[in-house]
Amino acid sequence: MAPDRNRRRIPDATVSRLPVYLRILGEQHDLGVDSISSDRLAELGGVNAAKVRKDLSYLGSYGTRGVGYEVAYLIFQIQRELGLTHDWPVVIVGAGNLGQALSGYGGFGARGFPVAGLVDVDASKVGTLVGGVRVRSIDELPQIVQSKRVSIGIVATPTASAQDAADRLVAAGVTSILNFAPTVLSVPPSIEVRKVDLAVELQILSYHEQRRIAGGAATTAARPRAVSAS
Amino acid sequence: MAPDRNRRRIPDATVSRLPVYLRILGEQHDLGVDSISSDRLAELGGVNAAKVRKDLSYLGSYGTRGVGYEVAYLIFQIQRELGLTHDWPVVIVGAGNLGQALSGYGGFGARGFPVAGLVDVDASKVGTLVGGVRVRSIDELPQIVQSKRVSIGIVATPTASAQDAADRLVAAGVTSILNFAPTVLSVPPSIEVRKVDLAVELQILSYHEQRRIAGGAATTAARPRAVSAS
DNA sequence: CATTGTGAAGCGTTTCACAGCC
DNA sequence: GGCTGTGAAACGCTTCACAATG
Repeated sequence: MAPDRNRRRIPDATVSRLPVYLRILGEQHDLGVDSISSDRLAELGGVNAAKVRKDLSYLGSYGTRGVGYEVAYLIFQIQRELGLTHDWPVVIVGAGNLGQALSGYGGFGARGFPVAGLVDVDASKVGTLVGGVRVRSIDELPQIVQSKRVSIGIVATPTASAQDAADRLVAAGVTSILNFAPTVLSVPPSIEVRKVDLAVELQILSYHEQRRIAGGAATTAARPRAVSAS
Repeated sequence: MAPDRNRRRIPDATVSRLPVYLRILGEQHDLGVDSISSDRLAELGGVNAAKVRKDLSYLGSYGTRGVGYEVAYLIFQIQRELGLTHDWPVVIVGAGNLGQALSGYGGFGARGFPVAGLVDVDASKVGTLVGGVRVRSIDELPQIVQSKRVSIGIVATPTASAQDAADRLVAAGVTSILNFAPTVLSVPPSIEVRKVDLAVELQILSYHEQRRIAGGAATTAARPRAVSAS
């Protein structure tokens, strides 16, 4: 029944780059630039021009041959494709260091993801103010999700409580989760999960550093210090 | 001159999963499990068994057919491959909210990435104590990197200062950077950069939520609230 | 005989190269 | 002439399917 517009499927790899293009286009827009080539956008985005053109072609043919892309129009089209033409209120589970930092970070709501709620299991935290947001009981999750129409949940709990937090978010009706806990969440397949994992990132860098040393002449680098078994 | 061991090239996709396997193996080890099949590891890691086996095969043939993998031995092999048999001291640039949170987070050093230094451009912050770490001037960067043999730098500055931070890190001798600022860093090709970008993650989730709505019958989800042009 | 290790097929992403168009 | 849009080739990653084997 729905009109058939917007039925293109955009590759995941492209979706993950659109936010980067969008940010760059915003900056260029603020600088007064109103037209940009794939070459320039590629340079600013740290990718190559063919990729930029392919990526943008999935949105439609919004460029002008011989000229480039109109910045403001392209911004609008990317926003539309990413669903950024309206706000997506988020709920944060876990009012520890991270949850507090996230709540306090204003540029969050400003960018279309207002904090609709911050909840915690710990009764002693409930009621306290954190970055202008009052901590509420985790039992209020369903009510917050329903009344504020939240579809994105953020897991900012310790590892041990992360699965429980995810279960509660899903039960409350959330359909996307951003997980900061270093653990694999088990959720129904219809739920979209993304992970931010500091330790994984550092270990990937460690791999490359290690490789650098093993590969050629020694550079200025760390020396063995401790061998831990777990 | 170097012995030719360790010359396999491991696919990036595999490298990014090894830390996940490692964490799971550690947990299983602590639970007293000493042998694990690719099926079980896949289940815990949220991937499929063929992928686990392929991934592990890049390390060598460390499994036993008909049995599985010895947990402790596999832990050791992954650690070795990722370069986690010794510490990698890191230096953090930017003593704002994020830099403070990172410095304070103990599980950081405990996991093989001790904070060798926390620096900031802001003279008024220099000398203050943050999470047990004293903030030092950014001018001391070269000295910290040299004396503590730091090869990994963390950019935790505001967006506007991120490129400068990266330039200083590279000049000081750092060869890997973990960037928390929402901007594309320009660095020499030999430098390994990884990015943690909250806004990008949320926008990817937004895309999927938007798609959910556009694709079928309306579910419980956010309604249009504001259309911003930049 | 359960489970690994791995060629080979399948699939998604990137890059090339150039036709199409302003 | 310059830049976009895009088939087609190249590449890398995932999955299959089964031979190898403790």
